[in-house]
Amino acid sequence: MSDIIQVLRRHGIQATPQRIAVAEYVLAVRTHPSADEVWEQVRRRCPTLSRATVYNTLNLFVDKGLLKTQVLKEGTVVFDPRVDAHHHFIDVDTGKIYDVPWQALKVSGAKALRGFDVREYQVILRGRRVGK
Amino acid sequence: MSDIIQVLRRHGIQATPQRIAVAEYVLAVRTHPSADEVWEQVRRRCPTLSRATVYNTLNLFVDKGLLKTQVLKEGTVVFDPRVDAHHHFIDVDTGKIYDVPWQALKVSGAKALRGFDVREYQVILRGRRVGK
DNA sequence: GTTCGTGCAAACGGTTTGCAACAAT
DNA sequence: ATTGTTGCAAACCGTTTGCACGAAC
Repeated sequence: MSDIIQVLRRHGIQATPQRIAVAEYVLAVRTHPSADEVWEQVRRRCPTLSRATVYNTLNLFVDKGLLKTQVLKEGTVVFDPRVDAHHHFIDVDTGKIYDVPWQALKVSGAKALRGFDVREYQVILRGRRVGK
Repeated sequence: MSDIIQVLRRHGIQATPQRIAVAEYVLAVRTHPSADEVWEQVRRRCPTLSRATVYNTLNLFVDKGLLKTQVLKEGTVVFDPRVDAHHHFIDVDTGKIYDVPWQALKVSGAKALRGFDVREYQVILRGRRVGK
């Protein structure tokens, strides 16, 4: 609980009840929620929470490096608590997004691209979840 | 000119002046325009063209396999006349999107991912254009 | 008492939709 | 006559913003 406060402070974010509630949710979740999904969920614990505060808070967290935004869905941005490099798999039926560990894939050729100074990259895979 | 009409027909699309104008633009362009950008450009030749028709037309083209949508920018979908597999490089300064040929990169490991039936994938690279 | 955070509502930008006029077949 | 296409305006949805209230230093 006060772990969260430490994390916020460490990122230069003043802790408030709303920010703590948002952080508790968004830092632990393994889905890749949109801002509205975060609002829907956190509101259940913190019913006074406004949409604007959620958007402001999430943007603040991104600015401070606590979260990253990912452009993986049409029409909305999703937030990802994993700020280190990794890939994403998108289920074409459900739209669900899954993390794929960085070491699971190897990309070669990026350094050899002429005219492009590649700073970062990720693989986006689409298909169907199978098995469990 | 009437090449375009043939292409449309071959994809099961009834040719109209508006659709021809949109197709002429969007099939030849090497940027990755949003619907509004298509409207801006095509309108100069065809000033009666409405926004709604552009959106309807582009969506029709996607349904019929003439174009693909790509989710590469926040807040908007872009249209890509190259419907075969390739990668994308995004300039972090300008936001410009560049095609990266499929053979320029090699991704290994996708088949070995357990629990994921990968149907397609692409690499999204970010960085800076250098040289020209 | 000034700074900062919150909540509301309005504004905004990209996209879709309902509908009436209008071709085309 | 029917079917399909266009254009306009309104609706929609995710997001941002202006502003007044309130809490914290």
